[in-house]
Amino acid sequence: MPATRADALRNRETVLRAAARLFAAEGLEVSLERVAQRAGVGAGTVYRHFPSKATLVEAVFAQHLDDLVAAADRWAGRAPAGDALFGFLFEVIEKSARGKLLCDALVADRSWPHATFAASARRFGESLDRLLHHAKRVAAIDADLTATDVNALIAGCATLRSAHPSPARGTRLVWQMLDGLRRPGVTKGAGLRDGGGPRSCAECGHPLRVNSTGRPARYCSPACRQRARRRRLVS
Amino acid sequence: MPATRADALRNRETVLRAAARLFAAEGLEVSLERVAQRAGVGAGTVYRHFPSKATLVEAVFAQHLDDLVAAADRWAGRAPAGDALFGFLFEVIEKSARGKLLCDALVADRSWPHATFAASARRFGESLDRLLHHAKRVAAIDADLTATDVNALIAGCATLRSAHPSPARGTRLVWQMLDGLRRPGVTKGAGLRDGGGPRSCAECGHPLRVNSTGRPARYCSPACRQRARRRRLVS
Amino acid sequence: MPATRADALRNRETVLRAAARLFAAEGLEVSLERVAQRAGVGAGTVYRHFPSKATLVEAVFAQHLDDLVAAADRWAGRAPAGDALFGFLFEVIEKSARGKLLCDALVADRSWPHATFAASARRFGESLDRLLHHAKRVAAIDADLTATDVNALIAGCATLRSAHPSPARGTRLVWQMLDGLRRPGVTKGAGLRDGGGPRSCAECGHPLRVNSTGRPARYCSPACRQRARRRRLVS
Amino acid sequence: MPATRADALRNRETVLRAAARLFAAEGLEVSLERVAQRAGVGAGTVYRHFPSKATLVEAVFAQHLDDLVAAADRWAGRAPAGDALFGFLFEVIEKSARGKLLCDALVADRSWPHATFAASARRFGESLDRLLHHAKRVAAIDADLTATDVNALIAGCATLRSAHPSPARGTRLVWQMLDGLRRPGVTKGAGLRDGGGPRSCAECGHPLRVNSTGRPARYCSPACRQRARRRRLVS
DNA sequence: TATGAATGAGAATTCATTCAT
DNA sequence: CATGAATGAATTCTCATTCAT
Repeated sequence: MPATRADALRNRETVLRAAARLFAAEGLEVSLERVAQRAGVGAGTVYRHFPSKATLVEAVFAQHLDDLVAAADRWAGRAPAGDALFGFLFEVIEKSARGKLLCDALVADRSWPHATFAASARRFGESLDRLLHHAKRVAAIDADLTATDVNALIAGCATLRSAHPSPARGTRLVWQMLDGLRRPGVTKGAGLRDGGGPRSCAECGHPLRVNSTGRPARYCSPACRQRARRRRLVS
Repeated sequence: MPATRADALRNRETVLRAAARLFAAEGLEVSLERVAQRAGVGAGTVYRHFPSKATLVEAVFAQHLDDLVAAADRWAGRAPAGDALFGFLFEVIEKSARGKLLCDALVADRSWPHATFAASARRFGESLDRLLHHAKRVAAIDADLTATDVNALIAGCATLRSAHPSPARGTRLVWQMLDGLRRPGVTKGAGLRDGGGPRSCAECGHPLRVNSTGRPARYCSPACRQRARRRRLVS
Repeated sequence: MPATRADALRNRETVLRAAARLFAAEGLEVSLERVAQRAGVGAGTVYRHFPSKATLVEAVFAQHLDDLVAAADRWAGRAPAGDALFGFLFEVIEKSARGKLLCDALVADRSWPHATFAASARRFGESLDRLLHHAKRVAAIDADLTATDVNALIAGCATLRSAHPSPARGTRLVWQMLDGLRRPGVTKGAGLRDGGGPRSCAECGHPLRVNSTGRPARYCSPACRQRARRRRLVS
Repeated sequence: MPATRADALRNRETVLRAAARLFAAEGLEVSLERVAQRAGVGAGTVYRHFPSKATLVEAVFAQHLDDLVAAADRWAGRAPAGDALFGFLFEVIEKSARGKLLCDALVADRSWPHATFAASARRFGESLDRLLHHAKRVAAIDADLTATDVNALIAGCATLRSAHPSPARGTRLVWQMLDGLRRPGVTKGAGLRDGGGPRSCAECGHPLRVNSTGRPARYCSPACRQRARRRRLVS
C-alpha cells in the first residue's frame, strides 16, 4: 500500500483538478475523454479512480465543499461574529461563482446519496451553523435565518456574481444583497455602511481592514479607488 | 399558401410550447425526439420550423423574453414608479425561477448571434430601461443601477428562489434581497416596510393590492396569514 | 402507418436475419456494429428496432421458437402419433444444432421476462404439450415425460449433434438417444429397430416414408445408402 | 530458485483453481481482474503464469481433462467392463455439467494448438479408448462406437443434465440416454435394468453399490427412495 | 408538407494487456 | 517477483440531423 500509492494519489489529484476546471468552465457535460486528455492520462485511469461519471462529479463537489469548510474555519475565530459570517459568505460566493455549477453542490444536499459527498455536505452544514449561531448571538442577523436559507442565498449571489459581465460591479451588487440580511438596527446601522465611517470598500463593498490610526480607508485597493475615480469623471 | 400557413403556424406554436415546458422541467439536454413526441408531431416537423436545436433553444429564450416584455408593459403605467419596477422584477423572477435555465436568456446577451433572439433581447432591454428610468426619477433606486445590473440581479434572485426548498421562504428572501436595492432614505423608509403601514405582505413580501376602503391588508393571502400565525405560536 | 411501414419492416427483418446468422455462427458476443454492417444498415437503425442488445437476442430466440412452433403444427396431424413426436423432435434438434446458442431459447424459459419471448415460449410449450399428449395416448412414450424433460433433451441432443464432427454420425447418435425414450414393449420393439422391418433409415436413423407397395426402403436417401456401403467396404 | 519456485507454484495453483470456479460459474467472459481478486493476487501475477487469457482458459480445460483421466483410470480396473465404461461416462457428465463450458474442453480438440492442452486431450483420448476397447470386448456396446462419438455424447448429456431444472430428473434422463448405447441383447438385458434385479437406482439411475449379502438395494440413497415414494403417492 | 426511419459521430464504460514501483 | 496502476481499443447505446415515402 505505501509503495505505489504516491503515484496513484498524484494521478487522482491530477484528474480531480482537471475535472474541476473543465466542469467549471464548460459544464458537467464535458466528456470524460476530454477530462482524461486534460489530465494527461488514459480514459481507463479516470475510471480506475472514479468508477462512473457521477462519482467524479460527486468528488468535485465534495472537494469544493471541503475547500469551503476550510474557509469557514479560517473565518470562525474572527470578531465581530457578524463580520466573520459575512466575510465567509463573500468568500464562498466568490469561489462558487467561478463555475456556477458548483452552486449545485450547496443546493443538492438531499439528492446525493453517496457517502463522500454526504460527509462533506454535513461538515459544511456544521461549519455554517456555527457561524450562524455566533452571528445570531450578537444579533447581527435575524434569528430565523437558517442554513437552508443561506445555502440558497449563496447559490443566488454566486449566480448574480457570475452573471454580471463586470466582476467588480457584480461583487458590489452581491455585497448590497448581503446587506439585506443584516439586522436593521444593529450591524447594518453601525456597521459597514452608514455611521461611524465605512468599514467596507465604497466601490466593491469588500470589508476593509481596520487601521487603528490614521485616516480610515475608503477603498479596499488602489484598483477600486481608480475605478471610483473613473466613474466620477464619466458622470 | 395562406391555408397551409395557418396549419404550419399552429404547429410551430405547439412545438415551441412543448419545448419550453420540457426545457424548463428537464434542462436543455432533452432530445428533440422527446420534444417532437410531446408536441405530437414528427421529428422532421420540428426541423422544418427550427433548422437546428440551437435555433429552437433560441426561440424558446426569445419567447420567454417577449413574455417578460409584455409583463414590463403591464407594470409600466403603475404608480409609484418604484413599486412598478419592483413588482416587475418580482414577476420576472418568479417566471424565470420555474425553469432556472430561462435565466440564461437574460444573461447570454452577447453570445447569441441570431436575429430573433437579439431583437427580443433588445426589446426587453428597452422595457427594462424605461422602468429603471422612471424609478430613478422618483429616486426609488440608486442612479447608477444599470439594466446590466438588473439582468444579473434577476438571474441571481431566480436562482435563489428556485434553490430554496420552500417556495414561500424563497420568495421572502428574494424580497429581502431586492430591498437592498432601494435608496435608503426614500422608498424603503417610506415605502414597503416601515412607516405608513405595510404595502407588501408581512410574511412573503409580495406587494399588496391597495384597497381604497377598509382596513389595509397585512398579508397577500390567507396562506401567508396562517404561516405568520404559526410562526408567532412557535416563537 | 401503412406508407413507410413496408420499408421499416423489411429493414427489421434484415437485421433480425443478420443477427440470427451471426449469433448462430459466432455466439452472442458479436458486436452490434457487426450485426449492423452485415445487415447493411447503420448502428442506429438496429437500435431503433431493438432498443437494446438483450431485446435483439430475445427477438432472435422468439423467432427461432416461432419457427419451431410452425414445425410442430406441420407434424401434429401425422400418424402414428409417436412418429409425429419423434419427427418433430428430430427437426427441432437439427434446426437448433445449427447454432448451439439457440438451445438456450428452449431452456431459459423462466429467466426471460420480456413479453415477445414469453409469448413465443408459451406457444412452443403448448405445441409440444399437444404432441406429447397424443404420443402418450398411443403409449409411444412414458406417461411421466414432461415438456420440461423434452426441452432439456432437445438441448442435449442439439449439443451432441453440433459437437460431433461428422453431421451424419451425429444425427445417427441423436436417433439412438431418442430411441431411449420410446416405451420398450410398444413402439421401440415393433417399430423402428428390431422386428417387422425398419421404419427408420439404417444409416442415419431418420424416419422413412412408408411406401404401401414395393420393397420397403432401408435408407432415407441415396447419400445414406452410399455411406453405408462405404462403411461395409472399410470393415 | 527452488525456494521461490514453491511459492510460484502455489500461486499458479491458486489462480488456476479460482479461474476454474469462476469460469464454471459465470462463463469464460469473466474478467481477469476478477480472477485475480478471487485468487487473492494481483493482475500481474496472473499474467506471469498465464501469458494471455487464452492460455489460462486452456490450462483450465487441460486441468479438467486431467481430472477426467484420473477418473478413467479409477474406473478402468472395474468389472464388468461395460459398467466401468458407463460409470465413467456418468462421472464425466456430472463433472462437466457443473459448468457447461467445460464440455467445450471435450469437443474443441482440433482448434487448440497449445501443447499443454493437446497433451491432456491426447491422454484423455487414450484413457477413453482403453475403456471403449474393453467394453467392446465384452460386447457391451456396438463395435463402431468411437471416442469421437463418446466425446459428443458426453457434451450432449452434460448439456441435458445442466439444462434440466431438476438435477435428479436430469440425471435420470441421462441414464436413459446412455442406455440407448448398450448392445440390446447383452448388457442391457442382463445388466443394469431388467433381469437379475436392478443394479442402478430405480429413481435416478445412478449405479448401485453391490452388496454380496442382504436384500439388494433399489435406490442409491434415502433421498431417492423418498422421491420415488412421493411420486407413487401422487399418481 | 408531415412523418418517422436511417445515419453515424460520439459518449460512457469495460477489460485484456503492459509497465513502473 | 508481486503488485496494481495505466493504457487504449472495443462495445453498448444516444441523439442531432438528413432523407425517403
